[in-house]
Amino acid sequence: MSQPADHRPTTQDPDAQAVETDDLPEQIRIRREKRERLLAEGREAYPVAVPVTHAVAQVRADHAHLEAGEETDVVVGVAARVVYLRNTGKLCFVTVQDGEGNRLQVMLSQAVVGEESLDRFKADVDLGDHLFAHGRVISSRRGELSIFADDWQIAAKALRPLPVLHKDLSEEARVRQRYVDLIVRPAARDMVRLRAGVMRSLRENFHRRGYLEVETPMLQTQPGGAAARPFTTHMNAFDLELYLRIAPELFLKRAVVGGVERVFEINRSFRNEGVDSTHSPEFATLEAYEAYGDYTTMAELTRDLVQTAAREALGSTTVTLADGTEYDLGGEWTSLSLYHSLSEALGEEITAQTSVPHLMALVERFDLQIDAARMNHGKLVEELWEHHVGDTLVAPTFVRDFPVDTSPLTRDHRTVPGVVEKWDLYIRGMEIGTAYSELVDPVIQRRRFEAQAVLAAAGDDEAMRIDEDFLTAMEYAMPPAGGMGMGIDRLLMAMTGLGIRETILFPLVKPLEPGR
RNA sequence: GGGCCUCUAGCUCAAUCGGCAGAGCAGCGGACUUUUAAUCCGCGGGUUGUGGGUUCGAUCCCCACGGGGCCCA
Repeated sequence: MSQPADHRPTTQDPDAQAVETDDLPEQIRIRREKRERLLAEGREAYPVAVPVTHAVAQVRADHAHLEAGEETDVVVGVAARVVYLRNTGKLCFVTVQDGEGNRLQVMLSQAVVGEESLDRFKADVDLGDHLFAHGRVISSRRGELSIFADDWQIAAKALRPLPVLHKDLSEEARVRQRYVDLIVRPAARDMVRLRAGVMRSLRENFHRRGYLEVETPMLQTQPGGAAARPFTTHMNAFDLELYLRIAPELFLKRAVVGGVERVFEINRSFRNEGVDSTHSPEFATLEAYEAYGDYTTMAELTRDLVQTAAREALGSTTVTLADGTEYDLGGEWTSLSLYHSLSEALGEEITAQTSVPHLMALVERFDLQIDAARMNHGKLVEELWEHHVGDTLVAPTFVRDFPVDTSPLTRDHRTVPGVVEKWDLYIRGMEIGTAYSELVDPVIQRRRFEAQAVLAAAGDDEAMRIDEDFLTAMEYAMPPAGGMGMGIDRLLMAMTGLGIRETILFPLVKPLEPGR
């Protein structure tokens, strides 16, 4: 890939000899030769501009009423990608498609463009090329809306053949070559637009509520705000080890301390952990903090954000999955207590006071595994809960009131001892989001961090670390606040039933070894 | 981390018991002025993921490695 920029529109392409053609597949070799021929004949394979007058969708919208065989005197210039070619001799039919998947037919008749032009068309234009066509808008005898071309030009020559349009790409090819996936698979195009629609809806909703959007550091000297393993990197200028953030929480709270009382951020975080159909190493999250709110305030906010996004981006709060199953994101959402629902599922009372040995026995009875370094009351309870209750929650459900020792940034429950004011939102058995009545007492916060440090010393590599600057900020007094975090990719999964890699335009994929 | 499945032409997939590696679309050449994945005739296109092993002979059996998927924890 070392060809210099090509700005020689005529005669021989001097790079022609430099291009290695021996090992190339036949179809790529032939297309490269077509490009060379175009240039040699004084035409352009990649013109800087073509005189487009109308979008495909606009032509369709303006002429939806045409009857079969009806012709107009409306002359348009349109450019789009060739997806089908049909050649009946002295008349060619071309189906072109724009980026949204809108299609339009172009007809090229020898009687109009002449024999030489039509021969050139047949020789030069391939599936996948971008084609510019100029001519009148008509309807074919079979009623297909068409441009009856009086002139045409290649707008960009494709050097690689398009995959078959009637079969989906393999799952691997989809993520490795999303650009191709987007050309051939409507569901891939839909996801890009759905994701953009959800992002826009969320931002507009926050703006209506008087929230400010901020961007907090992704490169951090100390990762915090979640229990997760970070990516590490190195900064040359300061010769400093840095971490990619695992959550924006501790910086957003600093912003609240400084008076940004309604604040949100939608951006990426990174976790150096396993990859599967619900976990990606980089993922988009939404976090929001509201001074003088609490976890109930955030529940109302979250429900409205999700339901409004579904209405605006999906068109409905009812989700229909590929297998036909349906569920509703609309209406009120159920709410249940973590300890009560676990007690019900196990048939015995579990509370924040249930002993670790007793919980251990239960975990072992159900053959669940927990790292020895991470065994405490909260982790055992959460493990049991996820196994017995979490997987079963299809409709949106707030799971309230978590153990204190797994929630070091959350305020104690105002009435229940040993429990904090935190909920997790579950949809389709998957954790979508979480919210707290935020812990704002800097003295308690320091003790919580110190308890985490003990876990870290015992080998828990997900334990939080003491963040002195954050504690200093808290000592200037953070107002009581509700805070919420939501996984955007997870939300899209819940809205479509697809895996996380389908919701991310360009998910990380392992590189292929050379030779494949 | 463990188990199972998978990798074959540009794309999507076949190949019986270990015996000359095929199809559709795409490509190339030809015919055709209303097609809709056009049709018809003809022709090319492969280091079967990589590296070993067994065998007279390996897409097929065995081992290792790599990519992808599913399940379990």
